[in-house]
Amino acid sequence: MKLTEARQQFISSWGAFGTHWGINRTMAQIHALLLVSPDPLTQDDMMAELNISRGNVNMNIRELINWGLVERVLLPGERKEYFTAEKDIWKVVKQIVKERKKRELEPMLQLLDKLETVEGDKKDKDVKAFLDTVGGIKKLGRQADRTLDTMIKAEENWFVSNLVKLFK
Amino acid sequence: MKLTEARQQFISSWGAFGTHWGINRTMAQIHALLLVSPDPLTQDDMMAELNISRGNVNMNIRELINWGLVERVLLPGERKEYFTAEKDIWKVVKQIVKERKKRELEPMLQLLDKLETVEGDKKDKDVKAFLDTVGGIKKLGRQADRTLDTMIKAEENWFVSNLVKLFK
DNA sequence: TTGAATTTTCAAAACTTACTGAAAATATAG
DNA sequence: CTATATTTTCAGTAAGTTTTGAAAATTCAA
Repeated sequence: MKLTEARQQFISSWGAFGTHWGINRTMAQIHALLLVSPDPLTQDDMMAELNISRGNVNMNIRELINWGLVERVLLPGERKEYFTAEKDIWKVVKQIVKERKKRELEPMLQLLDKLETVEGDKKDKDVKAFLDTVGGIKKLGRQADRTLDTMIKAEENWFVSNLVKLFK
Repeated sequence: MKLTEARQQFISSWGAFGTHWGINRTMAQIHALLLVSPDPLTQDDMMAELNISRGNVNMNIRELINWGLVERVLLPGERKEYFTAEKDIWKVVKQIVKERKKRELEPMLQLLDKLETVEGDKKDKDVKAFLDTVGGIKKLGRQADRTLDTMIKAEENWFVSNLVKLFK
């Protein structure tokens, strides 16, 4: 397989993969393109490579920057802006975990705390089922929250070597 | 807060939460409803509680069954079918992990293996960047695959007590 | 069998999300 | 400044996804 074809397949699969994780296809493709590009790219480069409009590139790049996955790079003597992605996959994963934890897990735990204060007789089976479900999710959610905090601070080597042993 | 309101909030947030994870809103809501329902429900119950059509309930229930999260229950002497969800959250999480691993992670690893066979001079910086990215993702992906296998086999207590200690 | 109850299917409609492209805003070089 | 290059915005449109609802299929009691 030629590089051009392999790159295309990678970009397109990464896009499809993203859609299973609540990430829009184009944003994932731009990220993939930057991951396999040794040098920073301009918006025009991305428009050309992915066949998408300027507005589309612009909005998705901004979103990738918000996620902390892409950076603006200013090349000396160049008028245009360039963009580059973090290449260390372990750092990328940690960054995504950090953001999703903040955006999704933490608000969910807050909601569950509130829902646990529901009024009603704990002998009533509907109340009981509700509290059991909410309580169960909360317990696992808190555990995940703490575990992810530790992971975010960890080094890849630590993860790969220690965790593997534990899980054996 | 009254139970009715708390249940509604739970169901609606669970639906919103699902959409961030590539799961359709209604499917997540049906799942949430079944989680907080002590007894099995019929399709008509769900239509009434969630204000959705029969076809919609039917298709999403089938999908939840495919995911292994919901079961058909036949009550003796009843013509209608009833449905119930697994209530143990740890089991639910393991089941979801198992399915997503099979549906997403494994095919992705296969693709990466194929992409690594790309032709070309490894001194070429484009080839190198491509191989580095693909190799890096593969390494972490394989690690995740093994770790998740172990998790799927684990008991919740094991997870909660042992893993916490490790991560301290 | 028959027919009433129930479930399943799927084309069309409704809804949601993503994308385009041109205009407005901003930045920079001369 | 002024002119030009570049980036940003966003209303309108396109594309994609979900939902409806009624017809077809299935199930089952009598």
